[in-house]
Amino acid sequence: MKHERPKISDVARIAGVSTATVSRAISRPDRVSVETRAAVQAAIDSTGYRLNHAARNLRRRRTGGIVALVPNLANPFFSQILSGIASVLGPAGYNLLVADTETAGADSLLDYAEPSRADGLIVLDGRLSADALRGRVPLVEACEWVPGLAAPRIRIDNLAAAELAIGHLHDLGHRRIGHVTGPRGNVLTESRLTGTREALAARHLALTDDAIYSGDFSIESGQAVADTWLGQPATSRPTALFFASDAMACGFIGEVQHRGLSVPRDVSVVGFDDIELVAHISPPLTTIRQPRTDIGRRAAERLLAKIVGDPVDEDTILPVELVVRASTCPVGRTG
Amino acid sequence: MKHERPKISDVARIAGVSTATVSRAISRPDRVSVETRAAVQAAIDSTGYRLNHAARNLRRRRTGGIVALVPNLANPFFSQILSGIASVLGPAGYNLLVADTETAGADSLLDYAEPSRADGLIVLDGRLSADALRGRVPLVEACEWVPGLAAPRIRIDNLAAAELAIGHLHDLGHRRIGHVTGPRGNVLTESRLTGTREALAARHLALTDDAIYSGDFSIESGQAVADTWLGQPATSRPTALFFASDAMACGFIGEVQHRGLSVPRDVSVVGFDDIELVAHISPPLTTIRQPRTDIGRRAAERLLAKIVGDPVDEDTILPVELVVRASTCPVGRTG
DNA sequence: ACCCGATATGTAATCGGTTGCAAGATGATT
DNA sequence: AATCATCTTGCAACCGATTACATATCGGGT
Repeated sequence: MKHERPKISDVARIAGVSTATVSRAISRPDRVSVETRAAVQAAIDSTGYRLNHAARNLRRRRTGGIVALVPNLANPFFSQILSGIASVLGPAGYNLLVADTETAGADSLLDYAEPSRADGLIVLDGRLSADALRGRVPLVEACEWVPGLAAPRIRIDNLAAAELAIGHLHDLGHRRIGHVTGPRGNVLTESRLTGTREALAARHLALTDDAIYSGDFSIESGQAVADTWLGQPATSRPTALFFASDAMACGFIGEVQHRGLSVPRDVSVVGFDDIELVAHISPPLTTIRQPRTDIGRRAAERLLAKIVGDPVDEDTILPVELVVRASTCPVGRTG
Repeated sequence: MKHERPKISDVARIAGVSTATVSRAISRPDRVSVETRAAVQAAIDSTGYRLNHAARNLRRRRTGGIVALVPNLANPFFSQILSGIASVLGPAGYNLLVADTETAGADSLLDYAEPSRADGLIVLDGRLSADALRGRVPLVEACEWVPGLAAPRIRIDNLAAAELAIGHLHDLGHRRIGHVTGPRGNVLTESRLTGTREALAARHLALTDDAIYSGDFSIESGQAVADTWLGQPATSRPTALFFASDAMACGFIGEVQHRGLSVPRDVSVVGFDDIELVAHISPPLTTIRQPRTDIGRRAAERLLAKIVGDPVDEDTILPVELVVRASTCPVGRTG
C-alpha cells in the first residue's frame, strides 16, 4: 500500500489517457466518450484518487468557500441564521467559513475578504468598516448592515416591528410605554428606538428619557434594567416595556419575578426575535418574530446569484410578525 | 489604476529583487536584510499586493482551515462550542469551516476529511461513520464520539453527571425518579441513561420502564413528555425527573405549568447543559453545567497540537457541575 | 472522392506562490 | 593571507490541477 496520495497524472497513466482527459472526465463527463469515462473511473477507484482542491482552486481562481462574519458566535440568534445559510451553501457546492468578529483580529478580517480566501462574504455585523469591505469579494449583508456600504441587504423592517409592538401595547390600553435598547452604535438599536419613538408619536405619546433603558441585547442587561425599572416610582414608571431582544426580556422577567412581582400583571413585556425557548417560559413571551432561517437562506441565495453575475435586488425586507402570548395584558388588569 | 491583482512577481520587480526574496520577506522576515525587507514592504504597499492563499496552500500542502462537523447548527448548544473553537483557531491562523451534517450530503462530508480541504477535523456528531473518517486528516472528537474511532476525545463524564443529578434528587427525598432520554442511538443518550440507572441502583432503586421517557433533546419532545407524565397516575408517577437536555426540561416545565401544575411543588426537574437562559426562567432550572466554551477551546487546542505532531492525551474528561436552582425541592413539600 | 462539422483526445502553458540548492558577500579565525 | 562560517539572495523546480488550442478520427452530404 503506497503512502503517497495519487495525483491526476497517476490516474491518467493507469487509465492510459492524458491528464487533460482525466480532468474532463471528472468535471465535464459529457465531453468524454463513455469508454474513456469508464476507464478513468476504474483508475480512480483502483488508486483511491481524490482531487486536490488547492490546485483546482488556484487554477480556477475560485475557492468554493463563503465567509460569514458574525459578531458573536455564542449568540444563539446567529446560529439559526447560519443554519439557514449552510442549508443553501452545502447543496450548491460551497463550504461555509465562519469568523467571529470578536475573536478575529482586524487584519484577519481583511484577509477574509480576499478572493483567494472566499468567493463571497455574508456580513452579519454592522460595526465593520465599509472601507475595509468595499471592492473586494461579492458580499451581502444580513440582519445588520454597514452604513455607507452599497450591498444587497436582507433584513427586516425594524420600524414596522416597533409599530407592531407599540400598537399592540397601546391597544391593550398602555400609555406609559418604555423601550429597552440594544448596544449603542448598533444599527438595529437605532432603528428599533426610532421605530418605537415614531409609533408612540403617531399615538400622541412621547418617549421620555426615563422610559428609555439601555441594554446590550444580553440577558444580564435585561436583568439590570429590571433593577432600574423597579427603582422608579410605581405610579410613573412604564406599565409596559418593549425590548429590543428576547434575551433582555427574559432577563428582565426573571428578575422582576424574583423580586416578587408578576408579569404581565405588574408589567407587560414584548420581546424581539422569537427565539425558540421564549414560547415555553412562563409567562410565554409576546414577541416580534424574525424569520431567522429564512434570512440566512435568502442571504446565501442572493450571494450565490451575485457571484454568478445575476442581477440582484439591492434590498430585501422580510416581514416580521407579532406573536401574542401571555406576557402582555390590558393595563391595570389584576390577574 | 490597474484592475489586475498584483502578484508576487510584480512586487519583486518593483522592489528590485527576486520573487523568492519577496516570499521570504513575507513569511520569514528574519531571513532577509532590513533594507530589502523595507524595499519589499514599500513595493507591497504601493501595489496593494495581497498574497494568493490558494497558491500558497498548494505549494505548502496545507489549507489553513479546520472543519467542524456539527449535527445541527441551529442548536444553540453547539454555537457556544463553536465559539470556543473559533477563539483558539483565529489567533492560531486557522480558519473555521462549519459543516452541518444534516444538510451536507454524505459525499461532501467525506470531502471535508480531505487534506486538500482542511488540515484537521473536529467531530461533534457521534452518528458519523468511523470508516469514513478514519485515516484521513487529523481529527478530534468533542462532546459526542464515534464508537470505534480512535481519536482524542474531549468530553464530559456523563455517568458522573447522572450520579450528581440523581444524588441531588435522592438527597431531597425523592424515591420515584424518572429519566428523559435523548434520541435513540446517540452516545450521550446511552451514557446518561446508563448513568441514571447505575446511580439509582447504587441507592437500591430501580429505573422502571414507565419512568423512562424518550425524547430527542428538543423542546417539543419535552412538551410531549409532560403529556405522558400527566397521563400517569399521580400516586405512582415519578416525583422528580432528570432530563438529558435543558431544552426538554424547559418544554416540560412550560407544559405542566400551562396545565396548572407547579414546578417544583408537583414535580422536581433537573436539566442538562446549563444553557444560558435557564438561569432566568421561572423557576430557575437546576441543571448539570457543561463547560461548553472550554470544550470547544480544548478540542481546538488538542487538534492543533496533533497537527504539529505533539503527543496528545487520547481522552480528556472535563468536569461537570451540579447547579442547584429552584426547579427542585424536597419531595412532598407543598410550596 | 472530397470537404466539412462534430466529437474525442493530447500538448503544454498556466494559476501564484514556496523552497532546496548554490553562489556571492562579509567578517571572523588562525 | 588563506579558510571558513554566516548571511543574503537568486535560480529554477515544484505543488496538482485546468483549459486554450491543435490534432486526429469519423460519418455524412453532395
